[in-house]
Amino acid sequence: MSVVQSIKSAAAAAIKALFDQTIPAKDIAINTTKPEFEGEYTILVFPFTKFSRLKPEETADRLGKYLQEHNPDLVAGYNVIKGFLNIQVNEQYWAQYLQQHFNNRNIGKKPANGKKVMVEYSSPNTNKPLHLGHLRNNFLGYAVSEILKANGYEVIKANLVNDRGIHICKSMLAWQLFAHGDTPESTGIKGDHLVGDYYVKFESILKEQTEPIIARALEHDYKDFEGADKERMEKLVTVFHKPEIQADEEKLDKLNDEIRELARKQTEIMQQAKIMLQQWEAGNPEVRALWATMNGWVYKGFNQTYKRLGIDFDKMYYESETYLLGKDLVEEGLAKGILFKKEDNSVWIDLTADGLDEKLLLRGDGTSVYMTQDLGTARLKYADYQMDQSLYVVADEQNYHFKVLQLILQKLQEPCADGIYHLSYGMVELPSGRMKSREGTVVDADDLIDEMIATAAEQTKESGKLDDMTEDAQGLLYNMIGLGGLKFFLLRVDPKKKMVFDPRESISLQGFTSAFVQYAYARIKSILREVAPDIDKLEGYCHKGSLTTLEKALIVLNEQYDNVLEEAAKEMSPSVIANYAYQLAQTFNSFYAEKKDGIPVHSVRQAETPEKQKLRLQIIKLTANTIAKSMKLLGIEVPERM
RNA sequence: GGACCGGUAGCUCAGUUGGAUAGAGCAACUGCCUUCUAAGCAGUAGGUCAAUGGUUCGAAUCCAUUCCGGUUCACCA
Repeated sequence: MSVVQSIKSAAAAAIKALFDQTIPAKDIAINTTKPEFEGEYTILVFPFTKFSRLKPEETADRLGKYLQEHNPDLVAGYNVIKGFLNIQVNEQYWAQYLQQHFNNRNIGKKPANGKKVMVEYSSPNTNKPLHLGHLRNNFLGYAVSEILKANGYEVIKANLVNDRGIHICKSMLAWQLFAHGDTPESTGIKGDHLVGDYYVKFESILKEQTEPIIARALEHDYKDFEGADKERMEKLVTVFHKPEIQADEEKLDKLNDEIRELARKQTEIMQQAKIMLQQWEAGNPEVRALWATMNGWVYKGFNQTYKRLGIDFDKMYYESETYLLGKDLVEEGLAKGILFKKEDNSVWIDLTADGLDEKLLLRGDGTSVYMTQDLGTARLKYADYQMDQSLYVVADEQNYHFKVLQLILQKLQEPCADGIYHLSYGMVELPSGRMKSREGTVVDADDLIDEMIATAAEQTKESGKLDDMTEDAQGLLYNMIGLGGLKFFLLRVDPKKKMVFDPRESISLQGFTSAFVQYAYARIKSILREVAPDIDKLEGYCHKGSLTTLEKALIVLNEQYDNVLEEAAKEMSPSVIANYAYQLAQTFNSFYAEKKDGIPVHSVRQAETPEKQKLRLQIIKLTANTIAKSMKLLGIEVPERM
């Protein structure tokens, strides 16, 4: 039981005895004590004054006295300031905690709880390499998985690869037209980047072909259009030429987008891409062969990147194998009368009663849409694993989609419905605003990783501390620091919030960074190497006597790891862990550096007494363990030296 | 227009089951390397917690209204 829990239940018992009131221990409000006051934890007594019929100070005083008398092992003293009862935990309590846990490798690890969770994350498209946005997704998915595992869940990490569709055909077509048979091997370009280059090529041709069509249409020449598209374009152009629209910038932008979208559809290259998609769907052997080849290049590239990132999956799903699923569900829904058909044979669900819109599930021609696929995939996943919860790590622009997805599954009474949880995270923006591929501001993941590692290498060399290290060891260290920096930077922010990625700040190794935490760890390891403690002797040691403020502060923080781990799982937020690890490292650094009259207060090597040395060895060993554990949850390694 | 999310120091972020004088990092300024790693430590300065009203012994936190920003409401994925 944690200290906080112990204090709460002791307080609940005290309240029962003193005021004859029954309060559940968990409802007692307790905070960490502000540093300027004596004590470690503070009970808020305001809520008790209702039934104590005493002033807050008086209530706190009685409660404090009772706790001290009846729980001397836990509460050694107290002080009261207004309605705040500051509890001074018995130092023996801390000493015992330290003795029991300082060498415990499984600290914080919860026993299996029998619950199974799938975490779907990464889920890339195969027409482009990974970028900064994917990195936040990947790190989040991985870290949340690790956090859930540490909390006793069985976790299945899943990746649903979007390997088919019009976007892949675009890359394929452009490759066919312009590559002259180039391959990753022949060009030396990483496969995912090569395929991405041809996607970009397609888009530039598309733009070239779109411009004249738009120009003609705006001059009322509609020869590029037919049927419904022609009618629509005529309407759009008429509106476009209205003076009041010309004056309204926002409406004009929107209109321009619509006109462009419609014009793009008419281009020759787009028509070719569509034909290719139809051929793919019909199973045309040549198209399928090219598709398989190019996706193969991409997977090789992705796997390289995943490996560098230290990210893995237990189960791969491919959209080419799942995109036809969901139609069965639609049929069943129709039979049950939950879905309905319109005149054109398209299938819909009416969600207006839930405050949402009508949602299309099958087109008039019987082909499925994104939502239909996701319905089918949700069922497939559940058939595969029967998990209690199914997390989707997907950006918050799809909040509406997942709300609808869950609602539809619930209406269809699918057993997987209630376990669905959209782990929605905010977009990563640059100081200049959103990343836009059209403006070429997308930050490539591989480039970014290279840059981070290069910066780590440069700064390490500058310090000159590790010149005696082998080159291999140095390389590993640069990776640890560079990648750690990237991961920490993206994970330290609450996932729900959008965040700004400032490249300059991200490569920094000072302040609230992984390097800071790693450095604290390396410092501890350095001491442990030098003092070389006899663990057996330490195991048997339980410190008697007083603790300094920072000795105590470190033990108190370490003891909170359990709660922090639970909190991180409850909130599905690795940032809780990142903040904690930083705070722990910061406290250690203060502990390490504090001097009085020019002499270190907490020297381990030259401790005042052998007892103090043992105590401090226990403290720093515990701290190193906790730091390593915390960082591991974030997918970050810690170095022996740096 | 409807729905959802956000607005905390110059910048990036912590802080919400309502609690003490709102905290870090970066940037700026001042100190600290004969003694376990200065990628560090100690300190100074920087705030009408978007605004107004309400609930409360107590509000950055809860409620209402307003302002500002974002996302979404596709027979795209």
